[in-house]
Amino acid sequence: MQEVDAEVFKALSDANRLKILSMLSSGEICACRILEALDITQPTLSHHMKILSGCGLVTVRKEGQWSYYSLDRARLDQLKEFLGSL
Amino acid sequence: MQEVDAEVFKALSDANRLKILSMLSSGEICACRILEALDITQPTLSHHMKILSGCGLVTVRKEGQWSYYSLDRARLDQLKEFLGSL
DNA sequence: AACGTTCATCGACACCTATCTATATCCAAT
DNA sequence: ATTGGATATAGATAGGTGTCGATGAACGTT
Repeated sequence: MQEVDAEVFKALSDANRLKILSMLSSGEICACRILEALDITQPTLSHHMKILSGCGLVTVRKEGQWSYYSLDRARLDQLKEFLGSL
Repeated sequence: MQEVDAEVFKALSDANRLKILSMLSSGEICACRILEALDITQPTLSHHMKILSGCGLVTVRKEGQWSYYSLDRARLDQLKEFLGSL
């Protein structure tokens, strides 16, 4: 229960990942666009996206050689609900 | 900006600290009560409380030899606002 | 088939974290 | 003053995390 929420909060506990989520809040974005904006290397971005999608905060859509990421609003609502319960 | 939020989310990214916050949601509690409920040692609890108060999520009220902790709702609202902006 | 681009994985490294035991500090009561 | 209980601090340790460079895999174009 709290372990699950803790995992999602851990995903949110990095400034770069928060920036990524902030970008995704405007809608679906290609990974390459995120990479341009973030001053990290491509493997590091890949690592962050794995964490974000691993806890269900974002979803991936593969199209050819590109990966398009988008927010999972339902997962976000779960978090808001948890905070609201405090 | 995102660095500040990241720090608070990091504070939330531990199951024991989430349990503590959950207990505090019912109102002010003495540290010794939290200790009874958590299956960790007293120094570890002290460590967690330092993190939670360090990022402004909880406040302390010292009374004699006891420490009473309570939630800072304003800080929580800040977080909800951030999640809402996504 | 060969090349270039996008993304993922591997291995390494410095740093951080949760936890413990041991000890110190502070306060109240004897 | 001394004892006892509550909390904080110090030091140690095992495991986790963000980052990188190097490399691999998949895809489209020439």
